[in-house]
Amino acid sequence: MADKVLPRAERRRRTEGRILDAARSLFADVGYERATIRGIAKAAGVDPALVMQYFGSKQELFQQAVRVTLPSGGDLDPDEVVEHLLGTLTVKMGELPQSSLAMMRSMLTHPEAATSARLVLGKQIDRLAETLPGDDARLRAALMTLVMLGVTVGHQLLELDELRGVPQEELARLLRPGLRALTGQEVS
Amino acid sequence: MADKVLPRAERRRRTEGRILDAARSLFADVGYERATIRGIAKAAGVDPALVMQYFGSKQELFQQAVRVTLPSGGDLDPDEVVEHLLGTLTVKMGELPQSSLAMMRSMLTHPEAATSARLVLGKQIDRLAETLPGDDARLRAALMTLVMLGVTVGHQLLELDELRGVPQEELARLLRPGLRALTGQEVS
DNA sequence: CATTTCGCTCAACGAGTGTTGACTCAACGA
DNA sequence: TCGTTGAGTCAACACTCGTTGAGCGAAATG
Repeated sequence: MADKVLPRAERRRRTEGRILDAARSLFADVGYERATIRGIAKAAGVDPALVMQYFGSKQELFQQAVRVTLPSGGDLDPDEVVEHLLGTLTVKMGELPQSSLAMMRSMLTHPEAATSARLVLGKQIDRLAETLPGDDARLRAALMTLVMLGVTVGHQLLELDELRGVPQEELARLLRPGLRALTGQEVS
Repeated sequence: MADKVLPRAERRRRTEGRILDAARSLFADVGYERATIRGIAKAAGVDPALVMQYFGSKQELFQQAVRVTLPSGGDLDPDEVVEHLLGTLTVKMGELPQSSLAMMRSMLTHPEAATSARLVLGKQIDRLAETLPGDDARLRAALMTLVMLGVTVGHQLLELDELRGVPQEELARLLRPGLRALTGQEVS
């Protein structure tokens, strides 16, 4: 088979990556509590002790697994910001950020995940609020963020039948008016 | 003290109620996995074994604790339905349905809570869809439900700073246009 | 009063968890 | 070639969890 004799550094990098991938996958599927070190190790084809040796504790493994780098998304006007938000629905559907799913899956039951979620959502809200007019911009930005959160939770985590297989454009079309209303601009 | 000598039936009813209250409170606060039988028993001032004896298993205790009776809410027109939805924000803020919070807290990580949540949300969606026009009424009803879910999660469970202490009327005012847009009626 | 019922506690079991230390053996550097 | 490093394994510890069965003592019943 393709079991080349890899140099030590490379070998370590790869197994560490396999463990992180397995961790993300399990954390995203069943949440922090139900995802066991043993399960993650088995999914990565590795001994449970190795996971501890590499990451120190389940807690730190989780932190590394959900470490998220939210894109910068420069200065936009409110309408562009809405489109940017709606665009994330596509990304989320593409399964790309499994680390985000892992964080969201655990944010209601795992304190550290909750802290992490508040931080990420807070940054998102900050970014939105910057571009919105009015003195309640932060509140409206928070509501926009929570609207997207609710739809994502229902779609990706609860997997409601009503949203199964609905194309992203249709979701965007239906949600756009509500989000625009929250931008607080005059209707043109 | 007020330790009257109560008849056996009454005594049983009360301790069973205390256990259920403690269970709801703990399930709502920390979710299914982190809420332990021992913890619930201690909060109810009772031996852990008694909890098992009364409810059979942790699973059944959870089911009884989150058994929810969603109000009927007769036939309304779309605008009234939106107001009814927005009105639930007040109820939720009043801490009334701790059983709902318990269910929501665990719905992402506990399979049975997820099933229960899908059922409750499904019924909510059905009720909404009945009053909405158009052939994608169910999809729009689902989105309305998820908007409310997102706001409630952010407000009650994640306790985002941005929503702390915001009066219900303001939330309703900001969310109303978006929900009305999802009713699919012509703008009057 | 005698007997049964039953609310309730006590002590323990067995399974699963995160975590640890000693160990194996192949890759590395001199 | 030889000693050292480090990736990876094995077996076990300490703990917590849900769950159980035996038992106590007061209320119910006759």
